[in-house]
Amino acid sequence: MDMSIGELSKRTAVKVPTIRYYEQIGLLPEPPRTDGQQRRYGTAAQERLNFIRHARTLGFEVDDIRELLTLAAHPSEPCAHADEIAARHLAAVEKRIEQLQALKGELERMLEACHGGSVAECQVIESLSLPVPQ
Amino acid sequence: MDMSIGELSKRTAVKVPTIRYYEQIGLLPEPPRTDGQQRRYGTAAQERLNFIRHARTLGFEVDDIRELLTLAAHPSEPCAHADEIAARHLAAVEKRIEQLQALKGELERMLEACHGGSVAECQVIESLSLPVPQ
DNA sequence: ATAGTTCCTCTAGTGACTAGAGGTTCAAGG
DNA sequence: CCTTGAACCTCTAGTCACTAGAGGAACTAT
Repeated sequence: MDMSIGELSKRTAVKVPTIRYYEQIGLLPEPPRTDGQQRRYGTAAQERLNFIRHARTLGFEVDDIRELLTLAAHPSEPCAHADEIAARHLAAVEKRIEQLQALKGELERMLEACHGGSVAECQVIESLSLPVPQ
Repeated sequence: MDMSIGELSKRTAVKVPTIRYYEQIGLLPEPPRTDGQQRRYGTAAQERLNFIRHARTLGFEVDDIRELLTLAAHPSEPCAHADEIAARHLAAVEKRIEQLQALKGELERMLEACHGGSVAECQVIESLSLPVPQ
């Protein structure tokens, strides 16, 4: 049950300094310590850190995660709020995908037009020299 | 021909502090000044800044841009290097799109399963509680 | 001449970590 | 019990690409 920070790091794939950082910003509670001031964690901390790590992987910001964790701690409340955070995030992700696809198209056009000539005819540099369409 | 930094900012849609920042990190050369130490820009600076802005919009990092600008300054060299920078960037963009699409799927599944119940049954929070698959 | 906008430099802050210095504690083997 | 070496501790500073704010000077229009 009692884990060192290194053990917790291995089990959650969150780096040791990042765990300490999460504690510092209040995402993780301060754990008990040994007599020599080393941190010791239980399974609750492991679960909480998994939650955080998963949410970060999905691109949720730390402030969102803070809110989601608060919600998770009140299981009888309605979940509309958690829903809304996720929906907001989904919209942001969809928008980002669109942007990236437009960008991908532009990069592909740039590369197609560029077949080992000299910089003078290089479409990559040519394209970038145009002002950004607003 | 002589523009103030504010005028340059309007024409390129790059904010004034950002222009000064680009100068500081060496992306833009130091422009001539008035007697009162205010910056004055010509069309060459405007074109260079358009290039930078366009490349940033496409997600190129400042170091890539620095390299592309150096390449652009040597028009008789072969453009294979510019090509390679763009190709590398395209690959990164494609990978990012894939990741985001997987994420989008996960968010949609989360939201589908969550119809205004209480937090106890909330799939959003439920899903996040699982460890991240490696 | 004056008013108001724009400009100047400088420092510090953002988010989410990451790196390093310099020192302490723990667990295992002898 | 003692030693060794890995893992731990705190603290500060750095990353990227800006952004914000303070306090003051210069420019432009009337």
